[in-house]
Amino acid sequence: MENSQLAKYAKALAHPTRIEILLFLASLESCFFGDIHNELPIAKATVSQHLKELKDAGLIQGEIETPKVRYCINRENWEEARRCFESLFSVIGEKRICCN
Amino acid sequence: MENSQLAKYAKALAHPTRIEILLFLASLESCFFGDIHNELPIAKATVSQHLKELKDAGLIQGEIETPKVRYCINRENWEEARRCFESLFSVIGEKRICCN
DNA sequence: TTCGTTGTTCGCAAAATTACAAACAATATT
DNA sequence: AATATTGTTTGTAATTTTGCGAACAACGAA
Repeated sequence: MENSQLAKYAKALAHPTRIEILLFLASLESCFFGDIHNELPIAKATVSQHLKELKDAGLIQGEIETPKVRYCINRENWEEARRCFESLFSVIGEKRICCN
Repeated sequence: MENSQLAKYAKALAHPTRIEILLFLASLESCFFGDIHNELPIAKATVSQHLKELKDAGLIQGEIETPKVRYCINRENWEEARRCFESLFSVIGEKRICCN
């Protein structure tokens, strides 16, 4: 398990707005920047920043459809993230003993 | 799904050192502060801080066994965290369509 | 009482995160 | 060319995170 990779994914998920964005992206086929911005009560610059972080983490991708930008979840990396977390939870979930 | 709760757990996992700590805790029955500190190449003040964050997030618990402090994973909350992430991944993993 | 051991807390500094408005870039449309 | 639309980037400010050494607290042992 790549600790730092997992930490990177966790960091991307460590903000309610970014989770909202991911859930919103998952609920639609069509997902332009403007649609995302409309869902959220924050400035577009901030939305753009959150999208950048999600993109940098690899969880989403965006492609230009001039003059709009279509965003969607990066399924491949999302799967990897899922496996990372699953691995963590299975490693830790299986052990017993200790104090509780 | 509580977005902010999930974000809180994700934040706790958003640092390699904290993941290391969790994995270390999961691998032992006996887990004093000193044992954790020994595993890590960082100052004890920093270790203590990371432990505090994990504790504040509810993922671990610590009890004093004078003069030491025994730490362990909080299984109950850990389970809840697992369910949070599982829910996220299942909500997002199941949708199709979109651009990839 | 005076040490020694074990961790936490405090004070500080550097870096990163979050949020916004304003400026900007790229492309259509008039 | 001038304008409008869509997002990104820049600049700025406030807050949080990360990390450390030093001081501190609690307790047992000498």
